[in-house]
Amino acid sequence: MRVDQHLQGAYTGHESMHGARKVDLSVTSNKQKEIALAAVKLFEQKGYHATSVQDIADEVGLQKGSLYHYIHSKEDLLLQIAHEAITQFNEQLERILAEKDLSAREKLVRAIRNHLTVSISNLQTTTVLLREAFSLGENQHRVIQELTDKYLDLWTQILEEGKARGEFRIDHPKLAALAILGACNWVYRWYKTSGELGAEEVARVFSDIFLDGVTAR
Amino acid sequence: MRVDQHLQGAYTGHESMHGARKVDLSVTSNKQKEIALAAVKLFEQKGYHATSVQDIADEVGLQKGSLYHYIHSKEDLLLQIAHEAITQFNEQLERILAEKDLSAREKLVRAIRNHLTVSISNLQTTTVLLREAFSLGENQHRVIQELTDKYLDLWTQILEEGKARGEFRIDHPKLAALAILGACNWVYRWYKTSGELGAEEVARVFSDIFLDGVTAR
Amino acid sequence: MRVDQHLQGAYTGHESMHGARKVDLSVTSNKQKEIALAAVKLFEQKGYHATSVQDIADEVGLQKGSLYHYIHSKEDLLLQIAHEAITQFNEQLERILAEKDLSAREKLVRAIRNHLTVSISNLQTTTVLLREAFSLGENQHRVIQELTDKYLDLWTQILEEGKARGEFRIDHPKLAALAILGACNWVYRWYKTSGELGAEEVARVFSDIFLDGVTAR
Amino acid sequence: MRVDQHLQGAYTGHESMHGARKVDLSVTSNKQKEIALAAVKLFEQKGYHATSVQDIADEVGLQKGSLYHYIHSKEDLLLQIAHEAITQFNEQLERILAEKDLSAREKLVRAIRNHLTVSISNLQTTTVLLREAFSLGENQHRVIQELTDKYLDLWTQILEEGKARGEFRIDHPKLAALAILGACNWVYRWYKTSGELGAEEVARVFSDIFLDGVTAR
DNA sequence: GATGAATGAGGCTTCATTCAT
DNA sequence: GATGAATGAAGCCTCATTCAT
Repeated sequence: MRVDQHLQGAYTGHESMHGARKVDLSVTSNKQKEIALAAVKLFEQKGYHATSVQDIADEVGLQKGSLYHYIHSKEDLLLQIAHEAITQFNEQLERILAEKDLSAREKLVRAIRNHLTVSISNLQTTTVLLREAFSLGENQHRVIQELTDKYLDLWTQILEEGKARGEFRIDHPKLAALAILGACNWVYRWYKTSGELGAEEVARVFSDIFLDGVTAR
Repeated sequence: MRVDQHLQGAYTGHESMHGARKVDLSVTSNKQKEIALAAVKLFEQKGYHATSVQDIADEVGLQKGSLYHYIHSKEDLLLQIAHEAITQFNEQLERILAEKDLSAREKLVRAIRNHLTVSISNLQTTTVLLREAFSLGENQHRVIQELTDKYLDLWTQILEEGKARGEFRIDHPKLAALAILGACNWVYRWYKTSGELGAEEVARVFSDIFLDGVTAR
Repeated sequence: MRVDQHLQGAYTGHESMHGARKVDLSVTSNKQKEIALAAVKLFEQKGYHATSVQDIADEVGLQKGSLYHYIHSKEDLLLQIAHEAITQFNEQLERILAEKDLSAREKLVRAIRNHLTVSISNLQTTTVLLREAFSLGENQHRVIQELTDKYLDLWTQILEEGKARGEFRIDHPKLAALAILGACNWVYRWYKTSGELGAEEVARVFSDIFLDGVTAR
Repeated sequence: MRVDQHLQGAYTGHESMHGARKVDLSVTSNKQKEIALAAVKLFEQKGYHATSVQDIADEVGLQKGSLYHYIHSKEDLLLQIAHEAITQFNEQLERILAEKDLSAREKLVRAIRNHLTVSISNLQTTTVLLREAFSLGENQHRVIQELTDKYLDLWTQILEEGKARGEFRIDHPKLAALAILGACNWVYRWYKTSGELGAEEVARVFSDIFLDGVTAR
């Protein structure tokens, strides 16, 4: 799904912005990627609002005006970044959900591991998604919100499945999903890449807690 | 603790800014409270950056210039709000930790319940604290960060205590604290006041999950 | 009638832009008048597009940003100017039409004289109205267009009246109105204030031509 | 007459711009014509300033950069259009003036008919000439202005001739010319192609008015 | 002839803050 | 205490034009 299907008249950023006669192959030019990366870096470091278009231009070694060959607007840039990030989360989780012969428990473990792995290996992007998407205008924000809601739904499905199969003993699957997802999403707030903790380790600890709780037996 | 003890030369906002003859009694005038409330409301609704000083002035029925009789700067206003919010969390949790004759398990339950109660009954303020504090300049942000770090420490203490007493079976008390606190902090992202779920209910579900996990036995 | 009644959310420029709690007395502050005059002068000399907000600010000795205490936007400034201009034309012509005991012939003569007098004594404003209004955005332009259409209607009424009374021998009152009004509107294109020709003289010549034609008898 | 005879060093647009080996035969390539047509259409619809070079490129299916193989500058394009338009008016009127054995009255009738016919059948071009030429820079504008002045002279000659021959009873031939030409030039402001009124009809009505006036006898 | 990347100047507007009244 | 005029810096974006490929 392309971002602009949700938007009125926004450029896609996936096709050449000038002429727009080329077929959309979701080809993102190198320069576009470079710009997106620069933006991610800066948005993560300084925040969306504190990052000026000039900053981004400087980072990629272009004139401010030249940036606009590749982006539609600063806001659109943020949208692209957030969209790609949440999409990756969604796609991966869908893949896990689609697997047959997997217990709900196992799905949950994998969901946690997957989320943390993706989250931590793309920490900057995840940070931008979770911290800056709110800076989007209403319409653009809605796009991300919907995808984010869907992500929650997928988690909820796992918990409902576990409940239905008798694997999980929970009253509110959705609330449980919110607890787990909340804990996972919070990671961008404290995880430092430099740290000694790997995503795998965090995932193991989180899984243990969410599956069996903290209580000694 | 006063905010400005962490800052170099910032006005406090707690003492009369003009004349400075009054003793600092942390007296906040009605107007100041009114302004802070307006700011909380607007910061929560539109975000800190999207809220102009004019917006705040309009909300309290003052002219932009008149606001500056009561606040030092827009940023300071945000700092006050965030500071007060995190301080409340800290104070309450300290009170819980200080209670004698309470099992770690019970302390954890209370900590969760307390956090969710405060969080949900001051949803706007909590949102501003958790979502907008990042917009503070470096120095001001550090103030909040330190208090926030301290809050995490308090949670960690509970978990360490539980581990030491053999109540909790955990390898990484801090990581456990981060999981639990993350889940709790995430609440501002999805909780709707209008909803049918009370803070108590959420607290119960969360406690169950964190204490005993999701697995059926 | 106030301009903004036709517009969605445009500031009026007639009331204080800040606070907007004052009653609208169509009070235009001196500064606002000064700015409007400067804009008229510059728009007439260089054209709307070639005039920058900076130019206007320079002309009134204000900083660019300070202008925005008095105007809503550059376009709004143009709208105000054009609106006031066409309104004056309309009001005067309505007054002429309303007079009893006046032959159509006499009304036409007065309409011509009035138009030329107003036009020539406010040559800059008239020029802006007739030459630059097209630079307005669609919505704003429509406002002016409607008033302009109304002005044509008033002229047409005179000619229809003359026809009905047997004073005028014309098949297409509206076409006649367009001819006469066109000739009168064209004046801003060639009239030079410095010239020796007074508005009265031009009016006399025009009246003669339109009433009796050019043919010798 | 070539446009650039009036300009210092401007490219003509009539000769091949690259290589300049070709003789100037006022050869306008198909592409150039296509571009000019696109420009006329857009300038008429949106105005010169609101039309970007990109718009024109889009209209002809070229890249922005490629346009510059055919035009010297956006402004030059406008100049060409306006120049061609006013030249046509001039040439036709000169032809009428040159006819022997024609009364002044008949010349005037033909001048009016000719102007309206040309004007209405090239309504877009005429609109651009009369509405947008002012957007030209000083030097370029002067070129058009001179041709325009000349056009007025031609009209004036008709009226002077009529006066000299006793056909017309007018004091100010030039003023009369301005009245008549003004009315005729105004046509682009109200004429709608879709309308039921043909140029011939308008011409008849206008001629009647200017020759015999509006008064019933 | 065509492309499209790149330029760089300039445009309009917003806004937190100050200060004289 | 209150006002509102003024500031000035900064921000995002547009666009005509050039030029290497």
